[in-house]
Amino acid sequence: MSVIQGARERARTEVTAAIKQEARNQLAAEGAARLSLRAVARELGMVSSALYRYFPSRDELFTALIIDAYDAIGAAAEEALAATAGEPPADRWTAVCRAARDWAIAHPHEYGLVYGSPVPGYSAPQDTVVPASRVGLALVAVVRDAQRDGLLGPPQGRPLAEPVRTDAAHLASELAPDLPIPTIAALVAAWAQVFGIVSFEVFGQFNGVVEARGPFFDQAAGALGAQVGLPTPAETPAPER
Amino acid sequence: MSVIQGARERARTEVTAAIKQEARNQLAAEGAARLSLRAVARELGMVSSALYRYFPSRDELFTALIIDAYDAIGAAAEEALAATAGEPPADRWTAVCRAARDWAIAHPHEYGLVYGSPVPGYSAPQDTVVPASRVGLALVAVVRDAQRDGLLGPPQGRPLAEPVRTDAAHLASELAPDLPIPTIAALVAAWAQVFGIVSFEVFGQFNGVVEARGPFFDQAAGALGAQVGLPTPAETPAPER
DNA sequence: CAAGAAAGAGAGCACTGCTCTTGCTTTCGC
DNA sequence: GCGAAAGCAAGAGCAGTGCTCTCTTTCTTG
Repeated sequence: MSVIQGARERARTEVTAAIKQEARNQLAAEGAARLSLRAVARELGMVSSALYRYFPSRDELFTALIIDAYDAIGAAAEEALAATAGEPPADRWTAVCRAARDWAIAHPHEYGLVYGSPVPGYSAPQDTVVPASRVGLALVAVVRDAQRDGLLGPPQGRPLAEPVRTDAAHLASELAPDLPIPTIAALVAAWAQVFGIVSFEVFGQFNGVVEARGPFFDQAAGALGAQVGLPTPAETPAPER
Repeated sequence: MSVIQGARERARTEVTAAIKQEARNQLAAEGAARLSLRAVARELGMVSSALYRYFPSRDELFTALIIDAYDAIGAAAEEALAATAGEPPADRWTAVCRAARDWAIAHPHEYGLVYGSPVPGYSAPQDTVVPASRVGLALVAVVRDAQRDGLLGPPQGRPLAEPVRTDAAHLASELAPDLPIPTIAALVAAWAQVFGIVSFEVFGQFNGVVEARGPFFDQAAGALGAQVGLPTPAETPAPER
């Protein structure tokens, strides 16, 4: 990837970015279903057919937006991870969860693009799997750091059923050989559960049910951290608060 | 609602049902985004404008499908609730969760309609709130029955933050005055978390991560039940009396 | 039985995603 | 430096969409 590039190539990346940005605007304003290539082109002062030089189809544009959204929410989580280095693991866990949730609240339609029902025919190609895992990996990092510092307890819950253990062992060997298998299983469950709460909040399922959504989320995220084995602040040997 | 009705009215309900059924077929085949009123009409041998006698707009058709989907998944949950009456609460909890999850796996696009990103502009009108709550109420019923039978323990987790307690108290007075406030809060969280796992499974987030999805789900659902305060089978006291 | 309501048919509008052809501009091999 | 090749934008056009309007047919009801 050369930093310097010809005028043509530079223009291309700029136009590509402009298209995506305008698409994001329309996404936020109208929702994914009403996002129109022609409207994007119109807003950019170009003709609709010209847009196909940059994205071969509407679904490809969506895919690009999906990857960007995964990267954005993943970056938010990683930022919280880095910003809390050295703090008690339970606090870090909550901070990472909270960062993902705050991003989702701020970008509901983009969030829906990635964690809602898959919109295009059935895309989600291979390009999305790495960005899609960033939030999960940030959560893993919190737990690994806790383990490294001797602050990780056993996860709550009953002993693992055999097939679950097999899956978790497979995962462990791939991304965290230093963590106990039951911890990995609990981590995956907690990962999905965090997004369950975020999705309910973003998609309106909590309307009329939960009003204090921030505190509710923090409470639930904290409980999930405890479930994974992170010591609650009270039992953390470190000072603080 | 009169049971007997004129031929015209009967035809109307039949055509309405046929339209929804064909729409569901297309939904399953092509996804919500590609569902076309004209294609539905074509398949039914009618002209597209005639369809507007039954649904004033595409979004209204969607709303009808959404309500039906909420009712279907709610009915599945309630059926599991009734079928397990008398069994240990933890088993009932898992059964209800599992029923909702199995329905979702069997009807992924309909599930996406209700628990994915809201598709139409921003509908989800008042008509949907009662059907939408059926699964949640089935979970509440499991816990209430456990409480009635003296089988409900305290929920796991830290003491409730004040705003969370306020919300939970409000909810309790509405739908389960006999349950402790912390239990209600844990219940709401567990409710959202169950759907987090279901959504991840249905929407493909577990691809390449979790393979044994049934056992994984049962394990996670069981853990959530324990979190709410349902005794795990081991600690269930023999049916007293 | 006749007046009224309800239902279907068809044409048409504005819009969509996408393709193809036509010119123009930038890049690159010689 | 120049001609060929590639990249780019524009315009017309196609098939399809949601939705409206008008007109005709069918059923319900006083």
